[in-house]
Amino acid sequence: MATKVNTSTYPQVDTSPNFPALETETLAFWKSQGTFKQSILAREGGENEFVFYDGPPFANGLPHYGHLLTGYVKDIVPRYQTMRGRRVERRFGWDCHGLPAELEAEKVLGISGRNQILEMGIKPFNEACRTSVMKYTSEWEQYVTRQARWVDFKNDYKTMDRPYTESVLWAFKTLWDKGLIYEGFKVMPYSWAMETTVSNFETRMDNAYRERQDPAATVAFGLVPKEGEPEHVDVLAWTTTPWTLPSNLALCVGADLDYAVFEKNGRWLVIAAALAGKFEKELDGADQVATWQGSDLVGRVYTPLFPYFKDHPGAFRILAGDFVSTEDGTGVVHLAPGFGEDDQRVCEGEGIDLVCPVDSAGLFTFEIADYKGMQVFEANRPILRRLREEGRLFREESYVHNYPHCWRTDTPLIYRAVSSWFLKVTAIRDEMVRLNQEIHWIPGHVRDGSFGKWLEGARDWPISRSRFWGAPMPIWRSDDPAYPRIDVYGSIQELEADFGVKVPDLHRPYIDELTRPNPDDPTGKSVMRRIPDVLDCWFESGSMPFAQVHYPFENKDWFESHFPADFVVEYVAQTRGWFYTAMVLATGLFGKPPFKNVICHGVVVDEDNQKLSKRLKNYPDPTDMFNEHGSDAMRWYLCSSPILRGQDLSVDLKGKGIAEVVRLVIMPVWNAWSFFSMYARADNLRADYRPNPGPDAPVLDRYILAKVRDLVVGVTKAMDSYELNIACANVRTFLDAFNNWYIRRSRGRFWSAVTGDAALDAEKHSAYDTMYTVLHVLSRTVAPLLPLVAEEIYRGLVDPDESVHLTDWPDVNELQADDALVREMDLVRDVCTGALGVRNEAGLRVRLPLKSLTIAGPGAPELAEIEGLFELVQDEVNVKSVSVEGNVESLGKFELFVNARAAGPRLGKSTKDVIGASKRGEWKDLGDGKVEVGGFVLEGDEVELRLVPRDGLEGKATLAIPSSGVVIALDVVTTPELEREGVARDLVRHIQEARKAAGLEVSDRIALALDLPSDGQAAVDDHRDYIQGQTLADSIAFGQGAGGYSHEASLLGHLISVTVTRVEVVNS
RNA sequence: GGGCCUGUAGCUCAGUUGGUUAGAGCGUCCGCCUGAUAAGCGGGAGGUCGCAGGUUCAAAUCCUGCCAGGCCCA
Repeated sequence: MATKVNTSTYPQVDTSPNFPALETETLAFWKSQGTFKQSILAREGGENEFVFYDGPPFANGLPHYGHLLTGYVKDIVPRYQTMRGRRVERRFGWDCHGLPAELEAEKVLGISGRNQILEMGIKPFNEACRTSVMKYTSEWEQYVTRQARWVDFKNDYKTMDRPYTESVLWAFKTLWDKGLIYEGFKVMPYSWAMETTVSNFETRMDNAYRERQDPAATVAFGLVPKEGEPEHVDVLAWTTTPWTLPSNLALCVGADLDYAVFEKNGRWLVIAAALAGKFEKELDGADQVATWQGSDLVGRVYTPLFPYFKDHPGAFRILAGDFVSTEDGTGVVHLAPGFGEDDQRVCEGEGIDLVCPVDSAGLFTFEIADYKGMQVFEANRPILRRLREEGRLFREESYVHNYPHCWRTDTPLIYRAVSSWFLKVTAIRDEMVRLNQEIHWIPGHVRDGSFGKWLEGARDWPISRSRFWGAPMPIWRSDDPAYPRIDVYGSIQELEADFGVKVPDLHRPYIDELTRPNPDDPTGKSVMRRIPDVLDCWFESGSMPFAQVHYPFENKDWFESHFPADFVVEYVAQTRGWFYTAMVLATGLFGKPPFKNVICHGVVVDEDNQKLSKRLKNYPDPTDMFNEHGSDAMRWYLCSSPILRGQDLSVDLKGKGIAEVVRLVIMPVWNAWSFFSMYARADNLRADYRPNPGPDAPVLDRYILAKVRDLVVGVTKAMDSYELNIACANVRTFLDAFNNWYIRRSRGRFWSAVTGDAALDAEKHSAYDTMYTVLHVLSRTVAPLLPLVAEEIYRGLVDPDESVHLTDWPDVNELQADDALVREMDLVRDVCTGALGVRNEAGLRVRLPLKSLTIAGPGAPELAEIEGLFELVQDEVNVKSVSVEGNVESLGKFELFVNARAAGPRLGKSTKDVIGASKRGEWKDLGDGKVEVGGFVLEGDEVELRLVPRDGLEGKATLAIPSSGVVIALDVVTTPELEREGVARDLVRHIQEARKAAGLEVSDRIALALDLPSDGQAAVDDHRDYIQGQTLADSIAFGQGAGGYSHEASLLGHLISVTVTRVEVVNS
């Protein structure tokens, strides 16, 4: 890598900056430089492109944490891939059509319901929709920009754009030509008040399910008796929708269920055995005469309750259905295939056509002559009265249940067969299941779990909506059934050719104005008219991969060579939404999965795991979080959490988790940079990028460079497998080694003065170069995860005009791997941790030097071979000498540890005994690596000898470090010399404190006066040079000083006073 | 009713070819260190691994059932 010429030193860095303010400065820098655009243009396209699809949000409100989280992931992966050298285009998309837009328009226009829309006219209504869907776009752009997400808003796509819709029409026509579109008559939730079917979206709206009291009737259906049966054999069926009884066409039983047959007054009554107990009163005095299996009932014929459909082909039989339960009712379900999904499915399987004698307003039609024109719920009573009179009503009660309501009109929905257009998903289901195996899902279980299962059970998809604001169904049909004809259009050109006019707008009502004479009608009277429905908006969002580029009318080659996408991310519920519809369309149109890698993240909830709610304000305002802690903190908080693996993440009301990120992640990174900058400025130097300084470099430098290489390897692996939270964890681990070991142990080299001694100065320069190199690599490695902080550091470090996001991902080959050194150094860190623990336990403060530390263990001598390690331990633990001992007998002894995993299978039941014997020390070393224990000879990896400290070592404090296989022994015997040295260090500490309290500059020279007890004075006498050198004291006097700044402290149990007086340096 | 996920320290979570003494961060308490200083280091306390069975020499881990929570489908 080319290094900039060192013409100036580094900027002054605020040690505890206002990160949000820094962030907005960086955002402004990006804007002024066009950095985002540069980052795309700097990479080659074509084969090298990394394709990312931005699932279009529906902007009917401000973005919340879920959107922000998705946005962060949508930013991190492309930034990473860009640094890896790929070209990553990012276009923002807007989902524009559908019911939420219509609702908003109604609100704005002050109207309500279908009739008022038609009264006002579709044209002004759709205009209002068009305006309303763009209402929040500028707010969205502000949020997305503030979260440092790079995405192209200028070149965005909208699902309502004409080219987008044309591609959607192409998709529809292509599926039509493949025979995958059909018109069907299916039972769906239906609002008779709004006269429309109700989509999934609407039935799931809050409060859609509400308590309702309905009459529940147990009705006796009279079977046609067989030989040996009485004249009246009645099967009892239960329903909470008596109004569907006139349309009854069959009964349904569970084939495996048991049905009890009771006799009462010569009449037989059939009911599920498990439920007979609920009819004690009605069955009083009845005797059970038989038990039938459901399968015995299947196929039997019964007399219709009502005459309206008595000649219906195939009807009035008992069928078997797997959905029949014995939870409530009678175990016999009455089937009205026009008014129930299960009913329709079962009847269809038996070749019974449905009947639907209820019109669009929920009124009975002429077919039900007796109740014609009556609203179905109103008809419940008269129907029940009639059944009672005819003796068919076995029991009548009222039933309170949760029932879906039309959220607009508050009226109960009905299930009703309506005409709708379907995409025949069942025909491509197996292919989808197969293609799904090619997709890499995060978390992995989604593939064969919720998504895979959903695909296996996929049903045909109703894609038409009798609404106003959406892509038109491109179907024109003859208005005279005598001359049937259907035309389907897949492009604007085809429309213009057939209708002879320009088609500037594909929306209603303009599209509805396209009519022409039916070419198949010789009389010339019938007209081709568009069916008035619009497409389900999910069909449109699922078309996003090709529709955003106006395929196949434009970008044909690009799309065909860049599909499927490399990566998408949305929240987990999109397995039922966009992931699914994209899958259906990709399979149906192209026989490919729509994407290769997909993250489905979880949901952000509040402290009590409740949904975030604007009304309840149970979450911190994202804008406040941006202003208080910054976007990078929020980014890290969200993306380092298990929410990326589909779990929920609860965010506390005060945003403590986000604040914590600043302290635990961002500050450490920043501290490293500000430390570097502070000393480099003091030394007035610039460092060089030296990723591989060679074997003669100081050991700490080689260690941290090898360590940062390991970091890059780890983060690369995690990012390549889309495990962002693991990448974050890698960074955390590295920061500990960097800040709390490397920098802390290297401080001396930074503050040492330039001596003129070549070796010492080289060490100092090596520290700077290493620090610079690590920060250089680190800022690039965290650039996707902390893009704003990384940018600020990189620009300060390298060049204020250069963006870290335009650099290449760190090259691991450039950095020297040194596994042995990393291992040994990590052992040394363990030793220091252990030794400090031992000191703590022994009550020996660190400032008190101790004589020696011994490290004993089989691997210990290797430590001695690496130069410089012992000095690190001496400094860190404050001991005079460090030694190693390969032979551990002096300090430790071995305990036998049975490797149960290896020996268990061979020893079987004796494993426990053998382990017990080993723990009691009942084992014998047979040599050659063989050991006898508990009557068995173990060898090889079946046993392991573990080092523990020996007891009763005079004057030593010992500790085993199992992870490293060593024992350490600290010499805890102090001497008067050591005590005096410790006191001298204590004094230095107090003097430094006094200097700081006096407000002196670190370079100011002082005169010292110390008021001390006699042993304190002895310490000063012994270590006068050391104290003066450390504290820049020109002189030390005993006693209370006159003038200057006095500072009181406690030393050796006495109150002492330290007086510092600044000494003017006379320039010679 | 069915499917998927989750249940481990006060909190957030690691911990899969089953292996002896279950880990981390945060919080808390104690101690230390400090020319990065509104930082840093060490230690202590804190756990019936949701519950109950089973398999096994051995279960947080595998199996079964149950309980609780979340999501989805009926």
